Amino acid sequence: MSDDSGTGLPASLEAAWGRRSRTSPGPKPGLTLERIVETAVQLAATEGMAAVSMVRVAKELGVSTMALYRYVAAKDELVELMMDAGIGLPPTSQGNDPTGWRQGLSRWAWDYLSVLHRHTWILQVPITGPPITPNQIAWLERGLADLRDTGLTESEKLSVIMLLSGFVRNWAGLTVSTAQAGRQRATFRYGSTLSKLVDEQRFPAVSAAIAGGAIDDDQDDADAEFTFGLERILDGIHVLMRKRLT
Amino acid sequence: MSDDSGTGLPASLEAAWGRRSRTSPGPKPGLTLERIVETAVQLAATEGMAAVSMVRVAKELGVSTMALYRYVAAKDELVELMMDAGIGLPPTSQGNDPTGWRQGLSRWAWDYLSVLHRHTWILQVPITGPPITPNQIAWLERGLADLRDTGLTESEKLSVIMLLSGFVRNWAGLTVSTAQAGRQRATFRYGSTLSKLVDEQRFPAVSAAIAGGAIDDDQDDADAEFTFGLERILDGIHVLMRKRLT
DNA sequence: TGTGATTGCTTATGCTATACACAATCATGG
DNA sequence: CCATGATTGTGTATAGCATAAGCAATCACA
Repeated sequence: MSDDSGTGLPASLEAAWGRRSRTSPGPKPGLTLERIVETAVQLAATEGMAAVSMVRVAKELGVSTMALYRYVAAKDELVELMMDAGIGLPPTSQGNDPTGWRQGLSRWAWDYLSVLHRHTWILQVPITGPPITPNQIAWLERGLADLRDTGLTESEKLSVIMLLSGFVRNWAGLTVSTAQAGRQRATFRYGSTLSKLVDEQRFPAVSAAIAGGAIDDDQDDADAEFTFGLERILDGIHVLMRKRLT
Repeated sequence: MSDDSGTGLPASLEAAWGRRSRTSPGPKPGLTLERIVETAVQLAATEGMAAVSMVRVAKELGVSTMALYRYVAAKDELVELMMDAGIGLPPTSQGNDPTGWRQGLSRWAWDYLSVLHRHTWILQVPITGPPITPNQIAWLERGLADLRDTGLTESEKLSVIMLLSGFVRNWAGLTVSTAQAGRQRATFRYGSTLSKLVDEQRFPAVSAAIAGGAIDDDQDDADAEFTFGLERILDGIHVLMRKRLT
């Protein structure tokens, strides 16, 4: 379980990249990283991230807790692998290939959002670094590919994808956590709560927003709000590309 | 410690809004919420969020652990109050009042970034809901105020601020965690690590980005990257406003 | 004056991650 | 063919965590 194949990455992560195929002495492993991760993901999906403890995952596998540490150096690594599995490979544009970067990125964003909504537990995992696992890189690949013919610099392309992915994750996190908070305490309604706290004198702009119905309790127009942010970002990118072309 | 003044919020949060001034029997409280939060923030600042446990905070205050629970119903509430204290009031534009929404929002973003860089522990706290504490609302107020004369709907203004705050937080989180990861294992360099893992065949666009120097190991141009994302967003908002005006 | 609410404390419960030592396994070097 | 040493799974142990429950001291108000 030493971590050197030149990458400086933990062994479990290198395994995820398929770079560990050693034949070694000792008993045959009864588990596989894949099976462990799969079980943990299943658990997170059904009972939430809070239920994912090493003890619990091991119990689910019918194995002692410490057995897991033969495959993973720390829980953080397992979580990282869970993330990668949860995100999965980006869907390939099926048939009707989107033409143009804008359609491509828009599709990318909606696909990503869809994944986060399907696996909301992913949003409970704090981001601890730049994308480094295979599936995350695959998503990055698809996003960068959409920008292939745009004339942006490589650095700009990367920044664009980071900007977009940050937006999607952020927005998904906010809506999901708000929805969960609402379910938890039936009485909590953001808009009406805020209106009770906010003083017209001290917070005139926020008061105006409340009065204008901007802070709504129900979330029927959630998709519309997502679209709004997405279109703003795409517009901003469009402006840059026009500047670049002239 | 019952939670009803009509808002449905925990008592400690209502206290933060200054809505609890009861005179009650029983011994005078030896602590104050403020002092507890202050101590916890100090601890987070010097030793990181991981060091903030109820046991530790109590020890720091020279008090039994359970004493804290007379002021806070759960650790989550303390954390929420810590966040509010850490974010603080937004700096008031001093003297040279920014003219125009664009300058205003740009300033807002840089100010917010500055706060997050000063209190990086804030980035370790997952967002659990929409902004509800006084200082968070104050930041929202300042942002909305900058959009006062733009002709956007209230709902759009709010979306804009959410978009912007999400971007800043996201970007700060990524850079800080990357920097910390780099400090942790001296050998870890994102760019070179990625180049070892990424296969030209399978990930051509990512390979091109690496080859193009987009994924750089050092972070000298961090500010430039932040500016890039910020300008893209502001451009996008500008486009919307032009559409709205015509 | 005394009643009941409130504070802070002690103690206890059931979790968590993970360090360590050990027995069983098995590919490989002699 | 056999011994060596690496590797696996296990049981046990430690140090930490949030927080529930009960108890003694305090003090505003009826």
